[in-house]
Amino acid sequence: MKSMNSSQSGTVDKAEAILNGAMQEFLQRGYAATSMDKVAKAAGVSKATVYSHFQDKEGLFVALVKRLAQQRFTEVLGEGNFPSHEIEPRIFLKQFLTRGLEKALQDKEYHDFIRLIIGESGRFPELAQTFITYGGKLVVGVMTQYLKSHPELNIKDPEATARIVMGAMVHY
Amino acid sequence: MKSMNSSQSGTVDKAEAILNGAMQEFLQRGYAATSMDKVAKAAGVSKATVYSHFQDKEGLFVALVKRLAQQRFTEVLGEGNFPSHEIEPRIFLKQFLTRGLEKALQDKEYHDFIRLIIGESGRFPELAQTFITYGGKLVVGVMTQYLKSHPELNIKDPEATARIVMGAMVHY
DNA sequence: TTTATACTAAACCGATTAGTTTAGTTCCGT
DNA sequence: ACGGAACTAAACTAATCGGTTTAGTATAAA
Repeated sequence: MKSMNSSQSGTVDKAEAILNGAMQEFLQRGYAATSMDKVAKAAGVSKATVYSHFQDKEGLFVALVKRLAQQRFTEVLGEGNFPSHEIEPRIFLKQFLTRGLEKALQDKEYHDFIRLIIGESGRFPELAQTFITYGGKLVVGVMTQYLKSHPELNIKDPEATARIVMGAMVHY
Repeated sequence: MKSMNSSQSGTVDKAEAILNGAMQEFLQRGYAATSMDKVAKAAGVSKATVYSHFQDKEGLFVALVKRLAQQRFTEVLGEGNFPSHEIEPRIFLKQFLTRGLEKALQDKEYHDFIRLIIGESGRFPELAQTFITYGGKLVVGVMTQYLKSHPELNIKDPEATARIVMGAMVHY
């Protein structure tokens, strides 16, 4: 009845459910204030099952953040998800920035995710590190490529320009 | 022997000591992961004394963050702490940005403070709010004023320019 | 000397925590 | 029909939590 899964009943679904429940709780309360009992309840799963899928609280947290980061980036930067290089600069910029700002301003889950990553970056430095280098490089890269492919804009240092634009957005 | 205090032995010093101990612990571990026993120990004070000076954990935390924010801002923006309006733009900008970046990059305690504020901004929104509006307005204001007082730079929207420069710095 | 204030160490409270264990159930392929 | 894997609810452990209380000490003004 649950359909389309390789293994038995729902071993993959359970792991998914746990991650979803953990997401809800961690994003709302932060790492230290989230209890494993609440995660289990939010996932609709017994606590023992949580510990059969993830070694401990830290392991669950790391797995969750990595999955979230990946989701976010493929969501924002999936193919065709940003404007084509062929369109006019004025329109490209407007679309690029509008989409980014919409994400940043309206998506509460994204807010909570950023807050979580920054807040726990002291205790989980490698998570923040990969998030920044991975995500930052991608966005700056897309914009740098666009600026380079439009020499008529007469921009001397495309990467620096891309970083300045991105910085203004992030700060806003 | 402890000198120059209005009241008896050390009632003010104790409150100071508690705030300092709390600063150490909260900045290192975050709000939820910091225990009041550790705060007391770090302050070299009994737990009962902590609770005689601050109503509860939340009250201590709010008092601490407010004190820290005030310290930081007067430290950075105290009179004569930023370059004069009279000096040449190239030098003004360089000094202004260099000082800001030095703070942001080298001062670990400042790092931890920002991290704490962002991380707990979900549970203590008014703290983050005052921090942003208060601090952001000040810095943008200083720079906007400078740009306005130098019409030879031919900057059409000084505040927007100030925000862009500041954004690039913060993001960096 | 008395009295009030600030403090201390330590015990205590009820609640909650991460993580384990136990005993039993459901469902699968064989 | 059988064995095994995934799962469940619930009890359990040892530790920690925020906060209070208790009993007692040091100080300084009266």
